Amino acid sequence: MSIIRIMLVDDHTVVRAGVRRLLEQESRFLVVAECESGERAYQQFGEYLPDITVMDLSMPGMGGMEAIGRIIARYPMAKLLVLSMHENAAFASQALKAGARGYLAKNGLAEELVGALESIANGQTYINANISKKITQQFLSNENNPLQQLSAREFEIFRLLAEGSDSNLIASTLNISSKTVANYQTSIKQKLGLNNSVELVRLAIRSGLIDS
Amino acid sequence: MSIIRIMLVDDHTVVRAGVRRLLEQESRFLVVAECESGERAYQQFGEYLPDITVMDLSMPGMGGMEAIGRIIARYPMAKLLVLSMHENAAFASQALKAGARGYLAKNGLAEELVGALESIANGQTYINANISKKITQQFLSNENNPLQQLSAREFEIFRLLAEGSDSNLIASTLNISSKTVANYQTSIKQKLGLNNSVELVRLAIRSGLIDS
DNA sequence: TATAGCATTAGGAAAAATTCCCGATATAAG
DNA sequence: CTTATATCGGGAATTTTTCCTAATGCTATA
Repeated sequence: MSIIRIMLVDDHTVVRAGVRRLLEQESRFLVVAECESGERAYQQFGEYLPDITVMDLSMPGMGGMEAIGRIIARYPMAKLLVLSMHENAAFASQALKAGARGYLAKNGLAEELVGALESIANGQTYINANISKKITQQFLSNENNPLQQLSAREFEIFRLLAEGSDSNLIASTLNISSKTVANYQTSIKQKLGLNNSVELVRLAIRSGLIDS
Repeated sequence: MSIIRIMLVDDHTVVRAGVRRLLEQESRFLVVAECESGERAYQQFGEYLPDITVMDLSMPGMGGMEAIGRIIARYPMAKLLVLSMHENAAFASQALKAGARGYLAKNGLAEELVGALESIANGQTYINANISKKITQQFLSNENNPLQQLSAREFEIFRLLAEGSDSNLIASTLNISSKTVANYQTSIKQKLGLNNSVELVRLAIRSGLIDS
C-alpha cells in the first residue's frame, strides 16, 4: 500500500498541528502541505496535488465550501475530507453536494480520522454515523429544512450574509459584483420566505450554521 | 388586611388562567381584570385601577415594557409586577428602570408569586434571587453589557428591531414617525458598535432578549 | 443532437432604508 | 437657571434593496 499524501486546510494552527500529529502515528500518511485559507488551498492544491485534502469549513474570507467548489471545478477527481466544528446536516449535505468525499465533526476526530482517510483513499465516501442519520432524517423530511432549496452559491452567500458581511465584502471575497450579491440576497430571502435580514440570521442560527 | 385587586396582562390565555388559579387559592387576592396586550392594559388600568398589575413582557404589538412606561407615566404610583419567560438581567433591569416594582421569571412562579405580590402590596420591591444576583453582577461589570447604554426607548426599539419588525411596523406600534424609528435605529447601532442588523440580532440573542 | 431548464453573472431604474445633520420640546439634575 | 439627556422628527444625500431583463454555461431529457 503506497503512501497517502495529504494537505491540511484550517485557519487554526493548533488544529492543523493536532491532525498532523495524529497522522504521523500512521506511517502510510504523509502531510505534504498546510494552509490557513480557502484561497491558498486552491493555489496549493495545484502545486502539490495531494491525494487527500482535509479541509475546515468555517474559515475567514473564502470559506471552505467555496474552496471545495473551486477545487472540484478544476480537479474533479480531487478527494476532499471536510472537518467541521458543526455536527450539522445542512452543512454536511452542502459540502457533499459540492463534491467533498467525506464529512467529519471535530469531536470524534481522533477515532475516526484514520478510517475516514483510508475509505476515501480507496475511492469510497465517508460520513460520520451521526451526521449520516441526520442527513437521512432531513432527506425524508426536507420540507423541513428550507436551506436545501438553495443552490451552492446561494447557500454560500446566505452564510456570509448571516455572519454579518455586507454586500461589498462578500463581493470582493467571492470576486463577483456587489450587484450580483444584492440580487442573490433578494432571491435567497424570497426562496426562504424571509422578510428581512433579521429573519435570515435567526434561520441561520436555528439551522446551526452560525452560533449567535 | 384588605383585599388586593389584581389585573393580569399576558397574551397567553393559559398563563392568565394559571395565575388566576394560583391567586384564587389565597382569599385576599382578587383578579378584577385580564387582558392580552399592552394597549388594552393601558386602557383597562384606567378603568379598574387595580392594586397590582401582573404583566408579561413579551407580547405582540406594544410590548410590556412600553405598556409599563405609559402606565407609570400617567399613574406614577401604579404597582406593576413583571412576569417574564426570561430569567434575564437585561430585561429585568430595564423593566425596573421603567418603573416596575418586581420581576419574576415564569419558572419558579408558583412558589414566589404570592410572596412577591404581598411584598409589592406592602410597598416593597420584589426581585427574584437569581435575577437579583445577575443584575448585581452586571452592575459591577456593566462595561460588559452594552445594552445598559441604551435609554428605555432605545431598548424598546432595539428589541422590536431584533424581533424582525420593520421601521413602519415599529412606528405604528409605538405611535411615532417611522423617521424617528430610523433615526433611533442608527443611533442604537452606533452606541452598540454594530455595523448592521445582522450583528444587532446576534447581540440580542446573546443577551437572551430573543431566542433564535 | 436539439432544447428546455437551472445556475451564475450583472446592469438599469425605481423604491425603500439608512445615515447625517439639524432643531424642537420636555424633563431631570446640578 | 442652566445644563444635560431623552424623545421626537424633518430634509437631503447616500446606500441598499427590489424588480426586471439578459447573457452565458451546464445538465438533463426528449
